[in-house]
Amino acid sequence: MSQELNDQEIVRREKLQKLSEMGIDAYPAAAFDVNYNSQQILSEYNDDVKNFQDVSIAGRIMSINSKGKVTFFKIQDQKGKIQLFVSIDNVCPGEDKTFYTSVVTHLLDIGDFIGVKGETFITKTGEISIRVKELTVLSKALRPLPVVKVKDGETFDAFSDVELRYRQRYVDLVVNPQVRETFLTRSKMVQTIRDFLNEHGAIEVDTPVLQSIPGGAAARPFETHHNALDIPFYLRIANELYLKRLIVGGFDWVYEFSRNFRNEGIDRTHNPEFTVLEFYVAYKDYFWMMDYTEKMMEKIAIAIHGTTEVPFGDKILSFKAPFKRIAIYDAIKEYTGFDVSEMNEEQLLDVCKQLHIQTDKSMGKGKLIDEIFGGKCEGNFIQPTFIIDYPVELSPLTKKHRSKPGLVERFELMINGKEIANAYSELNDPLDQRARFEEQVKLQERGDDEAMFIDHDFLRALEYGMPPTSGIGIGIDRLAMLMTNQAAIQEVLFFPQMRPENL
RNA sequence: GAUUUCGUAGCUCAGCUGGUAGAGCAAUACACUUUUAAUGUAUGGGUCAUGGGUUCGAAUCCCAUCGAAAUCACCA
Repeated sequence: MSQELNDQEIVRREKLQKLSEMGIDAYPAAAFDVNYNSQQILSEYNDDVKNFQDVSIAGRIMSINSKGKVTFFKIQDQKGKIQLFVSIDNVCPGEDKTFYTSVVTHLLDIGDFIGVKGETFITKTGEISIRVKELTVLSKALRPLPVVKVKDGETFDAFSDVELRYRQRYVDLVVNPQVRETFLTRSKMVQTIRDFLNEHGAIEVDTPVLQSIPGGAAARPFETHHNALDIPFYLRIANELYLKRLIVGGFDWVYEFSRNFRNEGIDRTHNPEFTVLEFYVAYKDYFWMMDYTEKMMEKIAIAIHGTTEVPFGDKILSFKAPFKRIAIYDAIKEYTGFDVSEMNEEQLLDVCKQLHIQTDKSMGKGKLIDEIFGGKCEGNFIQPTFIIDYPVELSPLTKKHRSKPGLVERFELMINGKEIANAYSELNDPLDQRARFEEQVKLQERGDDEAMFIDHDFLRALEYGMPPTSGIGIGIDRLAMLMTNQAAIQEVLFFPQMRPENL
């Protein structure tokens, strides 16, 4: 960071110096006791009763409007903004008026934190305000805050540069209330999910982020190195295999909000680290999981929007259960006209060619079907839809379908044309699992750099016996985007990953 | 990783076909004891992302680099 200060930064440092010369500590250590927040006062003040006559409140100065011997401040606390009325005689009742003429009118800036004590009243123009009797400087801001003004719902001089907003999220949160709202909604969503799971007896657990064998998903991992052990570690791409080990260990229902890391491109729907809720329930199958998932989704929508109908862009997404269910082969048939259910690799390659889907040598049968679905079908499922019964080649951790040969008991939940969740009846046959891993090794040898590694300890766990289990992974960031009507994942992550800034 | 667009004062933006920069807000000073995008008067503030090049002269044209966004590719 350049050490050169601009005029406003210099002025603020000078003000800090003046405060100090007056014996005022701009960064006092003592606690400032607050008895109400802005929202309580604004919603509960009654001018007939004259309540809130002994208010102590603190916040950040968002605007200053000096009228001479009277100055209006708007301060912002966690709940909103409230106006302060500071008059020279109220704040300096004696002969000495210097506190008002120096501190109040010259040394305070937008961005500073202050605490005040006073009484609530209504100004001539009808705004509930606090008549300040005592004002304490709590923290001096040395950088100017962007000043966003709003009149009649129209915003002026919005702090809107996305690069600045993401890099300096703290500023974004201070001046853009809608950004704060988005993150509060995300938090509420996570809380709703956690409550829902806890109510049903699920146990929240933590599993390793540093793994020597990255498993549970098809993705390129980040690699790191442990110095003392002198071995490579990978940042987890999924926590699936660990949660299943816990099912083996006798926990019947476990969940984890898992921060996953994948070494892939960054765009408006991808961040290198992202959050997936995974949970596994013993003695259940994927039908049960579909029922449970749609109930959970319905609950989230209602908790946030008060209804199952959720606005997203120019669409309305209906989270009213039950959701539509369609087999992947039927979906492909519907949107491409091809029945790929009986096709071999060669025939699938031909279909891809006809549909102008790019292929390469590393792609096996499962991958080709996935490409066709991803390229031609996925985007059509706007309303929440379960795509079910995937080909076995695509799903190395999934139990074979009870009645449909070549398929597995798996579903993906599609919303707004994107995959939001992925779930299955978990494969618990250790011999079958070993064979599936070996298939993955063959794919690796063909050049598929996302094929899974064999996790021998996981196989050992399965050999001790895992009850029939259903598990799911739900993309929390993507779900948050849907619930907050945001088109970019960066808008639902406090600190989205960016190239380092040259400071 | 590819293509396109963008980067001008603390913030939001003007700056047409090249003639060394403007506005609003913010800041500074003064006035004003109920303002509300407060107002009025005056003032200061920018190596125009960075480095090269073309030119008598570059914010403007060309090249490279750095950052961002959109569309692809990869994926959740």
